[in-house]
Amino acid sequence: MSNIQFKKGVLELCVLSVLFKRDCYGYELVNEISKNIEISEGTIYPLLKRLKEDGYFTTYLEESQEGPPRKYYSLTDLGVKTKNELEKEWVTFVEGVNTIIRKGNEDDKE
Amino acid sequence: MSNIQFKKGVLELCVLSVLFKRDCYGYELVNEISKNIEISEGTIYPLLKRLKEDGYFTTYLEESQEGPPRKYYSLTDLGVKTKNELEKEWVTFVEGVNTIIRKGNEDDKE
DNA sequence: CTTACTACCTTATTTAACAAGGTAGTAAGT
DNA sequence: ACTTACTACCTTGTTAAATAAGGTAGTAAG
Repeated sequence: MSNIQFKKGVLELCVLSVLFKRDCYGYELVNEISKNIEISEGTIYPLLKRLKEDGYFTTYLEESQEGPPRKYYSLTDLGVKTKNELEKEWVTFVEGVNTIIRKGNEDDKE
Repeated sequence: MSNIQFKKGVLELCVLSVLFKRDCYGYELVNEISKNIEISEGTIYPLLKRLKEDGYFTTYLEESQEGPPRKYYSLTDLGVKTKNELEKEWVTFVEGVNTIIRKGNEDDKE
């Protein structure tokens, strides 16, 4: 039950993790996350919309001297809680996959 | 480019990894992989079909005393090569995600 | 007044994973 | 002989994440 979506839902955790450190605007999130894994704007904006609808963060606008106003995202308590849960599930999932990869299952009895 | 499919394509790596250790039949693969991550038959059989079409393994039938004949899957050279590549990409991907989670990106001057 | 960059967003497509079904073999109970 | 249970195979239709490819609009420099 836990991680049906997990194999594809890792970006959700990434977004929540970056926002846990500091508020960011969408375009900034794309650039931050892109440093470590590949994503595109077309992926992030729909995701942000979805996560906001789910109540994981609030938003506010701020002027910019370099372009149009920026829409900042700020985690709610629910967002923080969800981030922590997802993080645990991620660790469990990675361990599961790594176990399969490493030992290819040599019958741990049970 | 490398791992567009990766977030969802981890099962492919899992199947190849188990088969790297020994030949298995489909139902057996479901049970083996299920020990560590959640999957269902409805996921595995179409995946096996796809991977066979891609030339990652050959198949052969064997009688069973406990039920209908078993269809065993056996990795080809291409399958082994692909398994190794996917494994490397998986490690890179996990490191990328973990970096995002842990430091939330505190400007490593790239 | 065009190019380049920042920054927002949407629509349509692809496809992995899944639920829910079906078929058929063996084996044991009634 | 008939049903149940388990093994073992498979397919169809649905869901939803990620993506590509577009569009809008602000700033700023040539």
